[in-house]
Amino acid sequence: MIRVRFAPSPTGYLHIGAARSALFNWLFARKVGGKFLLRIEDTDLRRSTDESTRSIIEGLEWLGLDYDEDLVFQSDNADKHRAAARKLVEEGKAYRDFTPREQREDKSVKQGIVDRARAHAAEGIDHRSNPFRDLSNEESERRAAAGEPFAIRLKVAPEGVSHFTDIVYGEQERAHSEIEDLVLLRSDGHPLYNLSVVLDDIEMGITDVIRGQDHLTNTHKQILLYQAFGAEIPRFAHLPLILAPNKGKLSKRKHGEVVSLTTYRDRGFVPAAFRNFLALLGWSPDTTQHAAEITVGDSEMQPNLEPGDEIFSQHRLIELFSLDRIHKSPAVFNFQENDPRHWTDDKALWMNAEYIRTMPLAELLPLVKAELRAEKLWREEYDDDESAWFEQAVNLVRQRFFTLKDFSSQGRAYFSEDFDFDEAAVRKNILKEPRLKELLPALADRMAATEAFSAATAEEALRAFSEEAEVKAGLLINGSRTMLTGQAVGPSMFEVFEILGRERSVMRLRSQRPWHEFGA
RNA sequence: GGCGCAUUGGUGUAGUUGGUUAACACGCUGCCCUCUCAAGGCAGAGAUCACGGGUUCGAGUCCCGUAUGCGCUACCA
Repeated sequence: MIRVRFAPSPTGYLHIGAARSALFNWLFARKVGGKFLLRIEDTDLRRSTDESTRSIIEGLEWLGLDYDEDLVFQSDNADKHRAAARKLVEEGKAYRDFTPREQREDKSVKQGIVDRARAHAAEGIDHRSNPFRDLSNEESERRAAAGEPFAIRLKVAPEGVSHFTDIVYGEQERAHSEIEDLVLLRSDGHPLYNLSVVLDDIEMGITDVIRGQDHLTNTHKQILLYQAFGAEIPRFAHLPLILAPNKGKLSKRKHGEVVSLTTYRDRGFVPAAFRNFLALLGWSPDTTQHAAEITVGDSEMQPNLEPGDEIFSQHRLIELFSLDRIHKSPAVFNFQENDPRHWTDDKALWMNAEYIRTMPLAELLPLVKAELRAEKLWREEYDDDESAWFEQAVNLVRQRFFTLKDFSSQGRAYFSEDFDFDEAAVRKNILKEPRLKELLPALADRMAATEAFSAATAEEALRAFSEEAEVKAGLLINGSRTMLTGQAVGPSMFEVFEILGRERSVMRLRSQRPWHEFGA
């Protein structure tokens, strides 16, 4: 049984890179019929927050990544981690290091590392030079019993090579001489990352560790720990990082909300669309694969991929997913800061629009409902007497929307009388032609007088009126669009008449608001 | 400083065991459609496959080197 896990540390919002790791773990588990587990790595208590934990859980839920079994909090296992470290000391696989803890210096961590490495190289100090490494057992016990503080370090063999095969990056080798005697337990008794992950992964029975490439070199240390504990070593698959447009690290401090998963929820992304986009960042399906080779459980076989196919349903994504199609090179998340039109990756925006206009209406309606609710535009009738109308309206306007937010902003006039006029639209479609001040109310009279009221009769009435009044139909059409929707752009105008109905159409055509609000 | 990983148009990617004009998606430009804007259709610009050497009849594909970027090198995760 395959068991994988997503193990974020709750030190902020859910980063999209982390979300992608979760997605890949989840896709893999669902593909092979394994378990997908969630563990919160909250050992750094100073930085961990409940709020962050909540945002992680909410984020996964939003993306539709359901986890099996109970949520694990790493901090709950701290005692076990301490005991395991002590056991390694007893077995002679780790040792107590009585070196006083270094004080943090002013310079950056990175700089400190470099400086120390240089100094050590100059003085001929290597990773095995710790004076406490070979302290006698009695001496070590005695000093510990006397209350002298100590950290516990793994005793890494001086000779030898650590080796593993990464599913993504292939053969990995690292000489032991390159690996320091890593600290397992701080002198204050706090278990450190490498110890905790390994122990928790063993306890949770993780068979495949799928995580960010930043852990690729750490893996060697972790393998040493698996060996020290006599545990079976899982398979590893490291994921390429997601970079900022300048190919640097994608971070909150530098890039703000674009990197937070919740931003996409809050700005009107369809979960399936964002999931689809994320899946294609660092992975691509095998386009040469034959349908017969793609089977999941008893699901039906799907036809081969067409070139250009990039829109995949959840089911399809699971079908197509495989770890060996994950890329090695990092992907750039392409967005332009300070440009509202390109606030996030263009392709993500495109994909969201694609989903909004093509996804099954039944799946879109609840999302629109949630958006309208949040903006106080929802009416219970939409679920009831007016459900047919609501479906039609959504279906009409969704064709040119990019996010769910558009339903409550650009699309506001379809659901409420309380909508704003876009100033540019008013100037272009209404104020530019003074005669419209009389023409539009006159058109309203015509609309009020048709026998039935539909797109067809509205068109007939409008075109007849335009001939009589000797103005271009386009003038009336565009003017009507802005009168009825407040916008300069939108669906075919006659469809809009029909959707809004006679009463509202006539009323809005007679409105004097544009002249009052923007007239000279 | 050491070690590791990566490098195909602006971005995401395809490119079977090396073999004719490097493919697709997003974005961009133009045209068509048209009541606007999208969508859609058509056409197009944009890559000497990081660079330099090899191996070969032939290399994006194999080998070596260089550069650049990133990661790890913490009593961070």
